[in-house]
Amino acid sequence: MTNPPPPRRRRNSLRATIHDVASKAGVSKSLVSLVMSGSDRVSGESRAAVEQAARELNYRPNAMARGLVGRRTRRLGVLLSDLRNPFFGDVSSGLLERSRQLGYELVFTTGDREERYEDLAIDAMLELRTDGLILAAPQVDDAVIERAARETAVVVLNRRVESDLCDYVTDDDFAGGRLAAAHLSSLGHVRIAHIDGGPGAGAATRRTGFEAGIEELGLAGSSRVVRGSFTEEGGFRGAYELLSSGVRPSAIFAANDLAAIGAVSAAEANGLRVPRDISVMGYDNSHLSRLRHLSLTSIDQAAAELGRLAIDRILERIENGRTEAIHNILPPSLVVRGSTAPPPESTH
Amino acid sequence: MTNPPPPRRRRNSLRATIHDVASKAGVSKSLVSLVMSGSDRVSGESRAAVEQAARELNYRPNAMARGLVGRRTRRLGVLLSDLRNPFFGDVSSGLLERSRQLGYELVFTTGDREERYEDLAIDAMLELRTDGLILAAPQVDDAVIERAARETAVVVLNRRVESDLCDYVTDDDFAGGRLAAAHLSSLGHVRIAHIDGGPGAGAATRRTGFEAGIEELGLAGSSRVVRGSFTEEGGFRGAYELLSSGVRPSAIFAANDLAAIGAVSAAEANGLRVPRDISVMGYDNSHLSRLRHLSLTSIDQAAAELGRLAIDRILERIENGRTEAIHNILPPSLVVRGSTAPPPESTH
DNA sequence: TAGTGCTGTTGGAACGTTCCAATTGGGTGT
DNA sequence: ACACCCAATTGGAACGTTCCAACAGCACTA
Repeated sequence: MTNPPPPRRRRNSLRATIHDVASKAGVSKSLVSLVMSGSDRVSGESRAAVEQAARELNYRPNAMARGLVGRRTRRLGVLLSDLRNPFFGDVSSGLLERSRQLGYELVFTTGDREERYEDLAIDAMLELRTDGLILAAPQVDDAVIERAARETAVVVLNRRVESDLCDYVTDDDFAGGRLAAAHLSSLGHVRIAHIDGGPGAGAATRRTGFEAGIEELGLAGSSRVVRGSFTEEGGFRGAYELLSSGVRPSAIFAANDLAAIGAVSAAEANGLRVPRDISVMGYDNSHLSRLRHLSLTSIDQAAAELGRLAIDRILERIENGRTEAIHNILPPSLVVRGSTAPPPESTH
Repeated sequence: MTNPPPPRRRRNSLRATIHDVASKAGVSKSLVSLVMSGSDRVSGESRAAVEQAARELNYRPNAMARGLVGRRTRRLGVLLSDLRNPFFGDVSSGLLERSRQLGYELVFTTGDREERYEDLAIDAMLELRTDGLILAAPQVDDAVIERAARETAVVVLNRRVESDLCDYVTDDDFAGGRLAAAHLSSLGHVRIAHIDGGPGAGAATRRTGFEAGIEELGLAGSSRVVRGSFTEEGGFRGAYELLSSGVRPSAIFAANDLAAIGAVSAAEANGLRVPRDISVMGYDNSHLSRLRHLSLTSIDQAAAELGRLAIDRILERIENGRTEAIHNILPPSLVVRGSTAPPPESTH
């Protein structure tokens, strides 16, 4: 005769579970669950007993267990391409504000500006089963994004994606580029240069918009575009190239604020003062451009609003089951500060 | 006679589970689990069959289920106090680098610079049952941190905490403050001012170090400290106060780089040129200070190294079960750039 | 031939929740 | 006195994994 094996106790940790609370309060675990979820069909005494027991045991619900059985986690994953770029800080504010209003929780990751790490980060979030995924200016291929969009709700921020499985929310980079050209022209500049963002997301559109604006203004002959990047280094190099060439531009539009700062440095290294001798402007209206010492004219792309919209779009997918793609393209606006002025030889 | 109720199918989603893979591959779920975890006691054929089935079904393991049953999630939570401050981008690089080496995954949150949101963010991570929690310059009370440390491994970054339940890793703010005083003095400055970081983490220590250095140098009579904050605004106001007072300092040490930029702005607004008329230095050696246009002398606190150490400390707790508190205090170093120079009346 | 050990595989319990169907018990209406 | 209802409560199944003990073959050995 074999006696039954003793009940196996594995108890993952010393942390109190819903069962512990239940037995301490003298009720069933189901009732504890009801109290925890704030149900209104629980008697006052039961509620009080459960709450006290939970407090005494330091009970903390296990999100994994909850997420396993429930259909929703009310948690969204956010991939930020770069924790160093203040622009994403502004975007995150919008994301956080809106998600708090709507009772969702956000977890952030980053691929640290490297494509393979972004790929891994996306996988990790998919395994975590967040209700949706927000990708802020991701570097990965469209195919990777589309694969993710097949598994969960996906909204891409600050980049256009050729896929009808996900939404994107971005500013109108074309209009922004055009706006920059118009601003510099309106100050009287004729020789206007653009240092582009190279392979960065949105850079091509920004450049195309600039070129279109220049064309409309009839300045195509006197303007030019050089290659740069979304970094200070890119702006510095681009400006250096421009300033050491035969005909100097009197105004430079850089791909973003960081690059604009690089361009300012290059100008000063060439003995030029901004904006007296040369005008420089950036893009993003990040807090960098607002720093008084820099006071950079810039194009504002309403970072926080982009973030808020991204949350709205993803919740439509999650809660209302929308599946057709929506593309939100916000109009950018010009913010004039101290780094742009009429050209020195202006006859204003 | 009651017939048994039909088996209830709830199936949370249309996503393939380990069971689906198992039946498709014609093996048991246990074997699939073994293959997925890379066990070496699986035959080649079984492995191939499982891998193919998984691929065809687009199988992705559910991290919640895994985390529920397993003892470890190999996931760490990180609370960043501010997504806008580039310093935390540098810290994160160190965290990411080291955690990748050691096979841990990081999830970030932020309280968006507000104490109550930080509190909520900490709760959320605790519910997520990450193996540990890294708090980067948190604003919450020591008591909140200690409460968290009672539930999981906690390491605090860039702030000292009076608790023997958690570690902290920070730079030596006292030494940093002293270093700043010494640098400015060595250039010949006598009237040296400090704009402090107000209530910010580490600000008090930094100020005390500065004061001690000034004392040792015998400059206590000619130097002073004014109140500021870790923001550009704080630096601007502090510098304004200093510059509109009777005896102007010839050198200013601001609480961090952001505040230093504010101070530079204020100086320029007063018609002073940096560093010709007045020297200004910051703290953090963030990428802001490296921008050529600013070229700010700063105190480097090895942000990435702080991050790496934080990971090491927390893994000692998690994997080796260490419980006594360890405090890592890194020596800061001076980085001289273009914003500091001998005072105008110097006889050098 | 029977025992031993090894390799590969398996079913089932457990993790901590939520959700559902079922149950209890005290009114209420007739 | 009965059926009926409603509010409060409960046990158990399910979620998708991991882990453990057990087992089926097979090759050796004695």
